[in-house]
Amino acid sequence: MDTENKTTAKKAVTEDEILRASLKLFSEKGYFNTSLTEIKDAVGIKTTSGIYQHFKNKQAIAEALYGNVLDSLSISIDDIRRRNRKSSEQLREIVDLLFQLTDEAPEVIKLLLLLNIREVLPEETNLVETAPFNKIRRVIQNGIKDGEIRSIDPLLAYTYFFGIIRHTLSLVLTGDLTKDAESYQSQAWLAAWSSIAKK
Amino acid sequence: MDTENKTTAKKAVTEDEILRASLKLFSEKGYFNTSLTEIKDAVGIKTTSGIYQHFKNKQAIAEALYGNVLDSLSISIDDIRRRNRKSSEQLREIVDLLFQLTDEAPEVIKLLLLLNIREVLPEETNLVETAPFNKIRRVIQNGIKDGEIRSIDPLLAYTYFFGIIRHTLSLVLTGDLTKDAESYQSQAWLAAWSSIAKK
DNA sequence: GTCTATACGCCGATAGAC
DNA sequence: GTCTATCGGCGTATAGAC
Repeated sequence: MDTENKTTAKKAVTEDEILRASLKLFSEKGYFNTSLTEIKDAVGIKTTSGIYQHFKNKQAIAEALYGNVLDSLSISIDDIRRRNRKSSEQLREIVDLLFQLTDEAPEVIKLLLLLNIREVLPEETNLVETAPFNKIRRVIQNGIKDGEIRSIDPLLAYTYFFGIIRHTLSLVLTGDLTKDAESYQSQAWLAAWSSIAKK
Repeated sequence: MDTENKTTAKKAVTEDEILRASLKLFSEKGYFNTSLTEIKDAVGIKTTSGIYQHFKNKQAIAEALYGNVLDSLSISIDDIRRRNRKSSEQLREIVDLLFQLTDEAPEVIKLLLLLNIREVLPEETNLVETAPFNKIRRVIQNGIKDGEIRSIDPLLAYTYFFGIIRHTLSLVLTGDLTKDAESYQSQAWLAAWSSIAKK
């Protein structure tokens, strides 16, 4: 409405443009192979100094991107858990989501799976302590309690299940698997679920 | 014996020292977070220019390291295939080797699993085209022919089997799984093998 | 209150002195 | 064959233009 709101809105847009351009560049060439000069050119700012208006430094851009991915994943998982009762259905929909994103927004999944986050953000907490992971762990724990998943350490069930899913998506993203993610989805789901399901 | 041999020997030793120090630093802090200055200090050379006597540039160090790992892996797999007939035994020994290396030489496995090779060496061929991978694919193909492994695309069998193995080792190396690799080996083997074995 | 101009220190890399 | 000097480019920081 007033000047302050307009300014805030403008700033948010530029911030978003920087994030968009960075996500694209980071997922294409990697964090360390992307310079602030390239980001600035992609956004259409004159000098790299303009970026510091919106982000403390280059790391802060990666932090924001990674945080956004984890957040939106966390929200999607909440939604999935709300709409489905059985653990098998919940895991199945989480897999659906990851395969769909791999085809429709590969940059996001590249950031999540291929970027070695510890190298970029040495301070970042372990994956096991993030919100989306804890939610998945709860899904698995419920599956064990309900007798759908065999009685093993939930962390190991997570390791096996998402080992198969992750590896499939990684090989799609690197081009080692040549078709689109969707082509491999049903088989990968079956293999992953079988590795933890009560037979 | 003569001066030339002495010089060659001396040079080879220094090359090895550079590789050793680089492997340690790369696996601890990552390739891009390691400067030639740190490598030079670790080796005990006076200036970074000395490194260029042995390697064309920083990338060449990573290439040599990566190539060495793939080569020694390839040789080990040859040996394993010679000593075992059944695919299940061969895969079982390959898994043994990887878990053992994770505990005894984690830097090597970190380089293999955690380093995003495409970011460091954009020219590097896909994993699927490397020698050790092709040998593993042959092991799997034989397992299908012999009826030990169910009839699926060998590349998918590889994806599922090593998805579980890789994820287990990755989580050990990042500290998400807190015990040593050996503790998880027999369970991980069973889960991985079950995902591709003929039931 | 945004963007610009400019400078600093570190990096990887090169050329040449001895 | 090793070290000195030096290069351009990077991420970063700040002071000032509008």
